Amino acid sequence: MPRYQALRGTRDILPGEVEKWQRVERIARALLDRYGFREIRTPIIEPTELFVRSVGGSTDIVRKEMFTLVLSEDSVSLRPEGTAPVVRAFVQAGLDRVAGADRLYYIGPMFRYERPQKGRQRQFHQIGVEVIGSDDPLVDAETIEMLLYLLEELGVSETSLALNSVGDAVCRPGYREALRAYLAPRLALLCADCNRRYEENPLRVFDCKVETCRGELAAAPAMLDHLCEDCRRHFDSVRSYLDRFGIEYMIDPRLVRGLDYYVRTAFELLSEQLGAQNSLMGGGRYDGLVKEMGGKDLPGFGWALGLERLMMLLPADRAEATASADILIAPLDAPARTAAALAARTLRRAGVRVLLEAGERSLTSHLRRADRLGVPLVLIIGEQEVAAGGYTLRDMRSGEQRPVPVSELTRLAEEILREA
RNA sequence: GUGAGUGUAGCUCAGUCGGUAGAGCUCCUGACUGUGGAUCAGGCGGCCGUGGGUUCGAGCCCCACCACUCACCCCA
Repeated sequence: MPRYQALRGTRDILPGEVEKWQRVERIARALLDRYGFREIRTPIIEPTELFVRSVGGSTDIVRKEMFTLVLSEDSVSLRPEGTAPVVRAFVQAGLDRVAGADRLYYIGPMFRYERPQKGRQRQFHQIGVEVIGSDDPLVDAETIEMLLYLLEELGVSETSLALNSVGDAVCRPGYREALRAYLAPRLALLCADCNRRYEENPLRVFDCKVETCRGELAAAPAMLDHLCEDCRRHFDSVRSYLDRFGIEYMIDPRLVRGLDYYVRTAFELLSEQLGAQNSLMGGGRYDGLVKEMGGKDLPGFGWALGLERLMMLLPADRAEATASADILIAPLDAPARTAAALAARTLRRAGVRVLLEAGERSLTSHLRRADRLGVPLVLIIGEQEVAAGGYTLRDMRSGEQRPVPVSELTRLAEEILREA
């Protein structure tokens, strides 16, 4: 075992895998751009209070999953999610007065102190989007449509969309009491966790996986039956748009997201292939959060996609053995090195990807390396070439060789770039 | 925090009845001193997770700890 290793729940993304991440990010950025989203980068560390106020003091995330650091007076935490920091930045910079800054996206690491398992790490990555300033149900639908389009572009299938409305400040309190009233006489039959939930956050009982609890909850009142008029209309409208987009979804009256700021629309994308953590991403509406963060009373909508989980769903790496270079330069002895370095410099400045071999190597060894690395061309420089004032170019695919005078390096570069 | 499983070479794994370690793959080198792939040969690479115990002797048996994996809670 190495003396040092990555901390529990963190890991390195090594060459060979990182290309996969780059591809996902490239596709995502291009697609988000098409929908008018602009990137925002916020610190990964924020005042602890920010998350307590937004995510909610009684949520698991805040209660036991934050990496919190107390330095003298200040308590700061690594961000466990991305929405609160973005809203904070939005308010701080007054982005509501900046044209085109109401649709934002971020890509980056999040941190939660949990026991790692399949699909769960302490440092994980998310792509998230936020639309701030509109409560139009079309925003909900359009943003969900964008998400599904993104997954389509990435080649992810076999996911299912779960949709719910969790009400708002008008109707949820009433529903909460109705649920409590239903649960109260049944507490003795429910598990210890559900008893705790009854006290802290009754809606969470729907997360319980204990059979007896599920049985008791079968006839429990549903939020959907307690929506106020505005929430009902909003939800119906979102559904109507999704239907028109031809998007399939299932209504899950038990869907409750793990953050307190959600109102009205809440949704998740599930996959069977993720192990016990079957949620690929989650999102919803958060009208009221901007005001809570000290800004104007602006509504908001957003989602966040777990990148590690996404990677698990990506089609098998078609081991695209992308050659690491267009040409390998092979000096055969010490005197040839300078000529080799100069050739490398010229080609690189012309835009060619060049591997310049250092150290003593036989020609056999150079060619073997080019072959192993999948580099299609080798520029040989030995005694003969130095004497002739040029190079020998070998095409590894055909085995053909031809002399290349120093003066024709630039033309060679053009030739290589044309092929690539 | 709780439970179960697993720790031997960079990777995947053998290792018999307890006798101080092996294979395949990868990497490097060589096979008429300037020509790759196939083949062959060789080389690099191990505190057998760590520390104790039993034993003449421990990769193997016992104990503790650590790490990893999966699961619970909950979530991305």
